[in-house]
Parts: sequence; C-alpha cells; structure tokens
Amino acid sequence: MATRRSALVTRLERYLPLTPDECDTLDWAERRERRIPAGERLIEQDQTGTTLWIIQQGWFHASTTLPGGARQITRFHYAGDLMGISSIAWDWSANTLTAVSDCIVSELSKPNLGRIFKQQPRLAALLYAVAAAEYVAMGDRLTSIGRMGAMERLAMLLLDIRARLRVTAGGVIDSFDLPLTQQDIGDAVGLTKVHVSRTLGEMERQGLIARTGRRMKILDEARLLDMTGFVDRYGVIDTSWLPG
Amino acid sequence: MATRRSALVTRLERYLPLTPDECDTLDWAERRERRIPAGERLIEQDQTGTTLWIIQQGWFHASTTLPGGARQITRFHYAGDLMGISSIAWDWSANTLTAVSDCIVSELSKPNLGRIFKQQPRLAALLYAVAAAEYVAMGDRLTSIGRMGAMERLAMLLLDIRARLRVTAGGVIDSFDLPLTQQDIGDAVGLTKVHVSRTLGEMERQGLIARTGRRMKILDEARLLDMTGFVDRYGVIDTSWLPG
DNA sequence: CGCCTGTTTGAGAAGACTCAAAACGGGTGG
DNA sequence: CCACCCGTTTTGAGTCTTCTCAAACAGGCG
Repeated sequence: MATRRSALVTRLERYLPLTPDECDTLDWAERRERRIPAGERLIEQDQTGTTLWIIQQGWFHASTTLPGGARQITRFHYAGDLMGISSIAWDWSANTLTAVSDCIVSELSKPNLGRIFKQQPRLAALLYAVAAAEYVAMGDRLTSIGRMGAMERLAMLLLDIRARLRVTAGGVIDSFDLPLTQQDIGDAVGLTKVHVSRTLGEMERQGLIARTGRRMKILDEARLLDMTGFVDRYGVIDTSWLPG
Repeated sequence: MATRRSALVTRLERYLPLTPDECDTLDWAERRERRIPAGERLIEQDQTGTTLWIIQQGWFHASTTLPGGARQITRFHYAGDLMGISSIAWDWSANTLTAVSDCIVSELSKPNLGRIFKQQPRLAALLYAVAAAEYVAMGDRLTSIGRMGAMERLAMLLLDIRARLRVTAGGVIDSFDLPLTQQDIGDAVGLTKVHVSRTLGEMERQGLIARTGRRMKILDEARLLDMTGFVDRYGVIDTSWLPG
C-alpha cells in the first residue's frame, strides 16, 4: 500500500518545493509510526531519550515543571513539526511532551538526522531556517509574557496558534478547536486558570473573541493585532540563500 | 600578519575539535570585521538586513520594543555567538541588537551560511545542535519569567549569564562584570527597574550575592540553584550523532 | 564642582493570585 | 432516558506581589 506522505514534507513544501531525492531521504529517515491518545505523554522531562519525533497528525505541547509544582508550557507542536529538540543537544529531554489531541508521530533518530545533513544539505539548511523562525516565535512569546498584561498575552497566544494552524491547514482559518483547559492556557502564558477564565470572559464581553465549548473564534482581529503587535512567523520563510 | 582565530571556531571547538578544512571554511566565510562601541546598535528591529554576525569580542543583547514603549530583552549574545538569527528566515531583523560592552563583530552572509551547509555538513550539524541548545535555554528563560517570582528570575538570569560566560572564558568563574543597568536587567526578566533594585538589595542582604559597582559575585550558589532549578545548557553538547 | 545618569527608598495603586464555593457539561451506568 | 459524577469553568472576596509616581542619593566625567 502507498505510505502516507510525511507531514514534515508537506510542511516544508509550503516554503520550498522539495526534490524527489529530498523527499525520499526524509521518508527513509522516518520510522515506527505511533499513535498517541490525547492526554498521553510521549516523553517525560529529564528522561533519557535520543530520538526526535515528527508529528504526522494532532497537537502536542512541551512543558517544564518546577520543583514547587508550577508548570510552564514552552511551546506547542503541530503536524509537520520536528519535536524533541533538546535531544539534539543532549541525551535527555528538557521537556515533557504531552499530546493535546489524538496524535500520530513517527521517529527520526539522531544518526538519521546526521545523514540528512550529509546527504541533503539544502534540506538541512531549510530545517535550520525553520528552527530559526521558531526561535524568533519563542522570543515573541517571551516578550508577551515578560511585558504584556493578561489580555494581551491571551490575544497573542490565540493569534500565534491560529497562525501556526494555518500552515498545517494550508489556508486561512478564523475559528479553530482549542482542546486546552484553562489551566493549560494559563501555563502557556504565565497566568492562573482563574485569571484566564476572567480575562477570556472579558474578551468575549468586549467582542474580541467568541467561544462555543472549546471552539475559539476570533472576531476582532484588527484590535487583537493592534493591542499585541503580533507578527506571523510561520507563513513565510526566506529560502533564497539555501545551497543549490 | 596572522589573522586572529574566529571566536566562533574557539567556541565550537569546546564541543568538538574541528578539522582544518572546517576552520578554513569558517574563516573564509567571515568578512568585514567591525568595532562596535558599548551602547551602539548593530541593527534595529524591523530593519532590512540579510547578514548574520559573529561576535569576536564583547556582549550584545537582542531586544524587542512594543508599541507602548515597553522593551523585552530576549537574549544575550557573547563572543563566539552567531547573531541575527531572524535574518536566516527573513530579510529583516526581528530584534534590535545593542552592544553591551565594546565589541568586535564580523559578518557572515546568508549565501556563505548556505555554503557551509553544502561544504561542511558536520559543521552545519554542529551549528544546528548549538542552536537547539540555545532554543532550550530560551525555554528556560520563558519558564523563569512565566512561573517564577522576582528573586528567582534574577537568580536565574545571573546563573545563566555566568554559565554562558564560562564557555567563552574557558573555565570556572564565580564573579563577573555585569555591564547592564537595572533597567536592562528588568527588561530581561520582565520586572521594573525599581523592583530589580529592591530585589537585588534583598538578595545581597540574604547573602546570596555580592555587588561591587557592576561586578557581580555569586556567594551562595547552592541556594540559587535550589530556588531556581537552573540547568547549564551551554557546558556540554552531544556531538555523537554528527555525520562523519 | 556640578551635572547627568543610574540607584535607592518610600507610599499608594493596580493587577494578578489564593482560597472557596457554586454552576456547568460531558460521559457513564442504572 | 435520566441521574449522577467528575473535571472544568465561573464568580466572589480578600491578599500579595509588583508597579507607578516621586524624591533623595550616589558616582563617574567633563
């Protein structure tokens, strides 16, 4: 039977058409597709691990739990993302990876990542560019948490999630499922769940967003953009410098 | 005359001895060494720029300024760092880069970065691993700002700066010059300068640190580590997976 | 010596947190 | 099909950390 095309390939092709060789190299490097139900953990913080994962389907979040029990969600991962970045630099995971929805992931071993660098330099450079974009996006989140009030932080989060979902969805979306508890949302933006509840309520009252269960709709995009200065870091990536 | 060895080479060799070819490729890729006096800016947020920089000497910080005027310092850059990451993914800078001390930088053009991927895959993979480590370090800062109180945030910052300076210094140091105003420190950890002043004073009173002018000394490392759970992300990087 | 920038200190205000209880909602079993 | 249960969300009241505004203080440099 025809194997499904890797979500990583699909994502990368949004930025740059890949050669058949490059696609083959990626397909060959991915192994052991696995199904992870919502809520389950792929790896635990500080746990040994020398594998990266590629999300084929679904969402994850990466979190850190502090000695006192507080938790910070440092980022979300979506279909087409390379996950488990800390395993690149060490032999253990810096984060806990939790499935937000039902997911399918496949493995990419570190040696296979090395082979990609050797055999497909252009692909490697593209992965580097994507990583650079995500680095900048994390800087944006840092700025949001460090210097914005509760409502702006939440606005930023919603805009960020939507922008990234658009890459996977391959088009413009204005409403999306947000399968997160308010506790999760708070852990992502550095607020308590109580304050998240109040603030989301206030945003709804002001006509900025609408909620139906856990479906989120952005109503007043202009004002959300205005209050946050949000910039989409996922839509476009410069590939002109990649080696031939 | 013998050209000085690139600080990037020195830094990378802390993780992995480079081949002469790899060193040559880097040396050849770097151009136009420039001197930047303390306080001056190398590039402004949103400004067009298609160059990366390598810091040969000194410190920089990367900051974002919000419409309201608030500023967040997203990271510090030290000798041996590749700076201007956002130019990898786009043709403009996401941050303002400001020299904290008197600095020397050299340029690395994007096409030359591309050539490194093509000609020296192992070197490219090492750069990727270093970037991954810095990504994780930024996640730590995010956690610190999102989930810790004022004193822990400052403790985290001091431990982080010291850990990174150790890489450049090539050894253990317990005190270091911190040429930052309290405004800068606050912008890095998401506090006002007033609260930074109070909290640093309190840390001194508790015997955690000592200050002489802008020289900072860590007195009670054990307690600082204990209150923050700080992990050094710069000291060791796994290179076993790099292609031969 | 005086100026300018940066630091310290004080007092009051604001935003977010804690604790607590009530309302909601989806899923399960009777 | 209904009743119950558990996790989640909402609302309320009081507290605490951090912020704001303001003024005094310190230190380096012309």
